[in-house]
Amino acid sequence: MVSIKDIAKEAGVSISTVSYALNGNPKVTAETSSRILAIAKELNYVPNAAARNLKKRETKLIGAFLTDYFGAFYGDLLQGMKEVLNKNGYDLIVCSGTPSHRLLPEKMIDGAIVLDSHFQNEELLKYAERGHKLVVLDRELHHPNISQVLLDNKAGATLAIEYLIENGHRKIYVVKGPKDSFDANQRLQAVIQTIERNEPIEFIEIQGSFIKSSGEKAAEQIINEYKEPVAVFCLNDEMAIGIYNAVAKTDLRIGEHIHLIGFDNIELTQYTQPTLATIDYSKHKWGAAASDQLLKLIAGSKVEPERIYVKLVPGESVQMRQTLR
Amino acid sequence: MVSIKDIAKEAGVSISTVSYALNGNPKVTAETSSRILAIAKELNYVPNAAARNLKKRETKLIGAFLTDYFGAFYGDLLQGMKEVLNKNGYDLIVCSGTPSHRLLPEKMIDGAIVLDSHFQNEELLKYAERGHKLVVLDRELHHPNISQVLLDNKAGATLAIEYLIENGHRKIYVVKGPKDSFDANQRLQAVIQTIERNEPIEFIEIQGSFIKSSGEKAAEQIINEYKEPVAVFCLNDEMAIGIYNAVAKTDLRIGEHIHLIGFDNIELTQYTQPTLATIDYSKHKWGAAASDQLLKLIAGSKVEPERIYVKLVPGESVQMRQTLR
DNA sequence: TTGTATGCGTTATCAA
DNA sequence: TTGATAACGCATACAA
Repeated sequence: MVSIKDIAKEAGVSISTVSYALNGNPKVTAETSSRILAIAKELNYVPNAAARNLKKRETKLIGAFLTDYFGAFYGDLLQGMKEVLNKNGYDLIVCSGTPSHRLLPEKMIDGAIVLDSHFQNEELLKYAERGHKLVVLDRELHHPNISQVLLDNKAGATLAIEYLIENGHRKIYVVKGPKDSFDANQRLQAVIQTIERNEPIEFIEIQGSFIKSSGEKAAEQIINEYKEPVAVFCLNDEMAIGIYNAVAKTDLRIGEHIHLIGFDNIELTQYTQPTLATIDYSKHKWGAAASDQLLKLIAGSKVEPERIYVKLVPGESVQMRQTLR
Repeated sequence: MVSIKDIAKEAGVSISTVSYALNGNPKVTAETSSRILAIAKELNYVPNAAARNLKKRETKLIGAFLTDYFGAFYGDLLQGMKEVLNKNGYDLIVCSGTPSHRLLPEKMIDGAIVLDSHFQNEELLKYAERGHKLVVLDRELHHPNISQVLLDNKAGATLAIEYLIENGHRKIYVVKGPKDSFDANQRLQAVIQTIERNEPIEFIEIQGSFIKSSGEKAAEQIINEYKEPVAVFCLNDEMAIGIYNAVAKTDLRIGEHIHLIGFDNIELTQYTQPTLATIDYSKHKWGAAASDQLLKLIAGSKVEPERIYVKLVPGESVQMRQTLR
């Protein structure tokens, strides 16, 4: 592998002169510099990252830690992160799974954006305590080295429930998310509050886990108990898709017997029949904001936790309740 | 940041002893070793990757280079890669975009798996020439440091066309992929061969680009020219989804007037009405095979290029042609 | 303007 | 069994 030493030898100068020339330091003559640059190009010189990282104590790499690689969900989010990072001379690398956590303490990355429920709070706090910079998207964590960009879950859930109520629904199921999910808990809290403000409403909770199959399971219960048109709020779209699948096998119909709303506005919802009502937010902005916060944290500037706003996307899956039938 | 030097001082031994203990070298007493290990744990010691990488000339990191982060397509593929890599002590990092290419020549990763049409052949060959190990999934490239795991595109395209023909179709549109796409070209070649073997067939090519909107555009032409039931082979599923969208706005119906088959079996196809016929293959196996090849390449073993087999998934989108109507 | 020398944190060779 | 020391490739303070 060709190093600055080789270039120095070839150019008949010292390695420091080469280093200066390569880094555009004005101390070296334009003449010498261009000669060195020419030789570097000719020899296909590429600086060794390990050596540079060791010396400069930074890698210009940011890690995004995800629960898994599935879900079209991540496309916009990661794209948003990447654009902001690239614009600032950083590169994004996407990781998943516990083994990859090592990249942070080993200083292979300058900071991390976390959206991974498998990543424990204690572990994150430990890293923050050692000086690593973090932005979390799926929890609230208070530490000078941690910032967060959170969805406005409560606003979203409130919008969803109010939409159902406005459409005349008075019997509402909520299909919940994993018990340890911050987003799920926030959404549920807002649901309960909104329900209470609008009594009397018949309200039934069903445990779910944010995956499609748990939506199918919830649907079974709803179908079994079916007597009259009901409304269902799935705390994410994926479970709502599960409801579609299960209901399609019965005589009941979404938007007629079962009125359904989800959360996330994933791409898939555009293809369901009838279209799914859901809560939307800009995943691209979310990613961009996360990168922004992290960069500020690394630069040592003061950062204020940010919030990503949401809006209701009406859909054919929710219709006005026919009170007389 | 705590280094082996700090541990050495604390333990009253030399740094080399610490290094040996940390790396489980049996030259050091079990007693000293456990004392050192205890101190290391107490000080929260984590080895610095940059230093280790510099010395060992390897990072135990593999990069996957993708065109973008979109498409549920990648979930299984990356999962397959990761499983094999983790099992062998490597970590996977996922990258996208030109700036991230630097990771390879700068030796921040030990090898790369490429599925990115924006990555030029010349660039890849240049890296291979400098000794970097590569596995490509979207092209054929001959170099001792490059291996490939390719889809059996020709078999898939042949299956698709034969399926249409078996169902009585004699007028067939093909919506093509980007001109520089290896997969698209392979598929098209097989299409033409199969058509020729089954003359007479009316065969019309429409340029596409593997994205949904190009499918919509192709649909416009097909709809405009519509006189009698026709068959359409979209060289990937995403464009087929575009066809669904466009046709939904007309009086024509998929599976009746327009018989449609795609390629890739992406998750979305399970949700279309009627279900889309397509060509399936294991993305998980594809990723696993890619990792496998790369690891072998790094280990210096001989590798044989591999092929991922495909199969037909029948769907309601293709029905027997009603000859009399 | 260029060169010399040092150190970043490891690993590994050679002595002790 | 342990320690002193060189080396990995680069950046930079200081000397010339």
